[in-house]
Amino acid sequence: MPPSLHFVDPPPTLMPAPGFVKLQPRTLVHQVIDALVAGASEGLILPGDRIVEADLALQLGVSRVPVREALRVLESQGVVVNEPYKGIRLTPVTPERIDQLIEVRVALETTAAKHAIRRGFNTGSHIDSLASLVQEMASMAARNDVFGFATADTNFHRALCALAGNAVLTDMWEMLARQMTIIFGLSTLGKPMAAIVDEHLRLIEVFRSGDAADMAREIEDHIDVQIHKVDIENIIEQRRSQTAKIANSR
Amino acid sequence: MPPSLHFVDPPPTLMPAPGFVKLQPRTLVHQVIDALVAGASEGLILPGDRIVEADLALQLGVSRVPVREALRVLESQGVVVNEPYKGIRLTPVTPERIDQLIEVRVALETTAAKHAIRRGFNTGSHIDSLASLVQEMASMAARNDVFGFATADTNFHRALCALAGNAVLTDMWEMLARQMTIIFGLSTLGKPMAAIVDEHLRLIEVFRSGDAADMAREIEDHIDVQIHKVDIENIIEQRRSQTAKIANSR
DNA sequence: TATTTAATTAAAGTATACAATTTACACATG
DNA sequence: CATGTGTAAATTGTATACTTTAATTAAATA
Repeated sequence: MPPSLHFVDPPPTLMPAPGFVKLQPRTLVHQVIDALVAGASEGLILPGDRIVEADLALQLGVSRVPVREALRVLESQGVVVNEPYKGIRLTPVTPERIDQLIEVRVALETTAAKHAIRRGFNTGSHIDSLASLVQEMASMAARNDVFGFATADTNFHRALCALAGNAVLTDMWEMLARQMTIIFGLSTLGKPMAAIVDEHLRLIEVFRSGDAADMAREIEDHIDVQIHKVDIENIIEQRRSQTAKIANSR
Repeated sequence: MPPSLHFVDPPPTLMPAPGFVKLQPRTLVHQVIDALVAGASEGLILPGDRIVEADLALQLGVSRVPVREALRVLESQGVVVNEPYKGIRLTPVTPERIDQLIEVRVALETTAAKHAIRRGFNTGSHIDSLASLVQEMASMAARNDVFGFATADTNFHRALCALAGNAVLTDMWEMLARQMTIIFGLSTLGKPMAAIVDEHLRLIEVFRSGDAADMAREIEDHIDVQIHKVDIENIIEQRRSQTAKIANSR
């Protein structure tokens, strides 16, 4: 069957919660959001591609309303761009934009680390949980699971941010993470996974040492290196010609 | 007449554009957003207050759809909080949250300033335009216009951010600014306006000098001082009892 | 009386229907 | 042939109607 957009976790049909988790009603809007970023990171929709509400609604089997609301949310988060009455398209990804994303993300993570250190959260169990996340990365690397690796990497940095205990910061970080997930999904990694694992281990060490300035430098180098060198536009162009079959081009 | 929510700029009726400005269709969603944050910063809606879609739609004279979409955007920006099927309320403002907002905003502005300096934008006309914005603040202070002063202050910092030329950063800054506008609108200033003007002048000087580290310190002190001391919860409580007439309480 | 269960109400979530705007293309006009 | 103008199609923006969920109140049972 041809690849198409789909709901990621639970299909539209309800299902009883197993066990005793949070159990917060997941509205269609959220599901649409997830489906869209998932589809985007799978390259099903490419940066710059037009997104037609009605089509998307049809593909997902819902009405236009939740789709619209999802798109509005994604717009305010920078994932898509909208011109009134003209249409919505996946935000074009340029090297400049990647630089900008990285710059802000570094700023946020640095601030987070600094604050975490100030709270004394760079010790004991906190370090351990970070280390275990790196372990997860390593095991993904071992089985050569690129997607799993990327996910683990994201989880590591998310955990680092969480240590700051700043909800505003983490929310903003999530926005950036979403956009970078899309980019990561398209690009191949610029470095071998083993090297990235090592970098993370070093990152933890510096974090434990508690020198905020060092930490800032380390984060900057670390994130910077990962995708900076990738010629994203080339990749997108390739992908576009590959999947030119369905091609809802511009 | 009793105060109520209203569209800020043009009423729902269209009107021909004077001159030859942008002429970008302002959809109802944006108008609703503006009306809401305006109303919130005027204290018409207080942090923690419930917001009922239908009521709001009625007050603004539009249908529920644009209101919903506006609320979704504001939710994703942290201005309101939503629990599915339960309702939306203006995000409660606690001292902790203010601290968090400040922390992130400082991080962003510091990064912006650093980058602006790296671009060599801390000279000549750029400095001049910043200075003129401080001038604007001074004139507002002279006529004791608190709201105008706050607006001018926001414009100054917005301009500073813009010098970095990082769209991602400015977008995020705008989110924070919106939330802080609401808080500023409720609280009285912690310092006399003249003193704040002086601080901005000093800020410009440090910026011109081009020392990024100094700049970071300066920004931190500057923003920190402004509202840190204000007992926001007290103020909200006062306001609430004042306007307990209409009181759509929790 | 206290507690549980059913029924009512209010409000959010969703779907459908209609209006406004843009774009593309054909056609006329110089 | 170039240029402008008008009409039709597609798509977004908005309004109305319906469904589902949550909360409140009333009734019933112990």
